Amino acid sequence: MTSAPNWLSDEEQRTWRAYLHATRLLEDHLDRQLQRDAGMPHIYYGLLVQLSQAPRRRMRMTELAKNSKITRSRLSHAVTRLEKNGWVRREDCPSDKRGQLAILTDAGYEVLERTAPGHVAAVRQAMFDRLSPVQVDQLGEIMRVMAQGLQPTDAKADLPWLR
Amino acid sequence: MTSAPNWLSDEEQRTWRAYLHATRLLEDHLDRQLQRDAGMPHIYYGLLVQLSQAPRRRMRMTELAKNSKITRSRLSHAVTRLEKNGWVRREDCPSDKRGQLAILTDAGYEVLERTAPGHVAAVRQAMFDRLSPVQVDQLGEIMRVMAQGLQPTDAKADLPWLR
DNA sequence: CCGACCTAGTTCAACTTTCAAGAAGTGTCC
DNA sequence: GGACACTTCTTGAAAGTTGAACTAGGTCGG
Repeated sequence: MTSAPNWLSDEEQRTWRAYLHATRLLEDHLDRQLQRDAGMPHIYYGLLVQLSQAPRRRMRMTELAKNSKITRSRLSHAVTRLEKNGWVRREDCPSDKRGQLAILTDAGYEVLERTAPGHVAAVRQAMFDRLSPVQVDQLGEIMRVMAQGLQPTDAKADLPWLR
Repeated sequence: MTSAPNWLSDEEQRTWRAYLHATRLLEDHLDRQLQRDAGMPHIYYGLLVQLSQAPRRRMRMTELAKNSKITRSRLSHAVTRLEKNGWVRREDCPSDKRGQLAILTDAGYEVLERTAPGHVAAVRQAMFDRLSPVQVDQLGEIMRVMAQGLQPTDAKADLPWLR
């Protein structure tokens, strides 16, 4: 950061621009699709999906936040809203009195059943139908590399000499 | 959409999940980086970059919105905010009285000069430093395909029989 | 068991985004 | 030139997000 700026090459700029455009367009597209068909934004829908796949359709708030890559604050607001819709309810965690469980209700499950096919179709149409199987593999690998590099690492784990 | 749901395969699900995680983590990361170093979210920063590259550092609102893949409404609010910061100003378009030009001010240009190196470094660190040159090519091609499929097409252009 | 420190979750205020509605200008067709 | 449709941009209210502050409960060393 103290050295001369290491600008992006033209090729890199093109890629970066394409990345920004594609990701923005896709997220907007899915947000609108789900707002229209399921009455919630994409990220809220993702929370219901997570819960539907968890044992007993319930999860600790912090775990749900981590899996969904959002802050606890954001999750807290989101669950409040989903609770008002009757799709999720909260329950005290029996083993840790600080904890809360977010639980998918039957109504929430039904929303998923009803809207999942349309959502999958939208995802397919935007991504998997347009890419070759090889490209899908490449994309998966690339995204895994990037996600790994961005994982909020535990500072202590990285800096053992501070312990 | 009337046929049986065409679920994602396990491989596709893994890819989709990785995509969601990586894109979310990166956008959050850049938002925080720019909020801290430049005092604005990533998308606002992108607007300044666009303007800085336009002839005479100015652009019609609609064009800027299109290039940035955001709605005109969102842009309008954003420019209002950037105007309050003194980084952008508005001017009437001489050739079309409905039009407005968004113009990058000197102060806006200086913010870019000051913060661009750090931002590029963050982008590099998250993406280009972690991917092989081949992967960068692959990513670029994949993102171009996706963006093209999501481009909001002019309905009339697609449905000439309606004219 | 006590104090210091950590973690879980919520809340508040400030900010951003969305959607629908509206003001104002342009283009076209007759 | 006037009706009509369309484009440009803004606005206002509702919804969502952020970051910091806060409450409450857990943990660990002495």
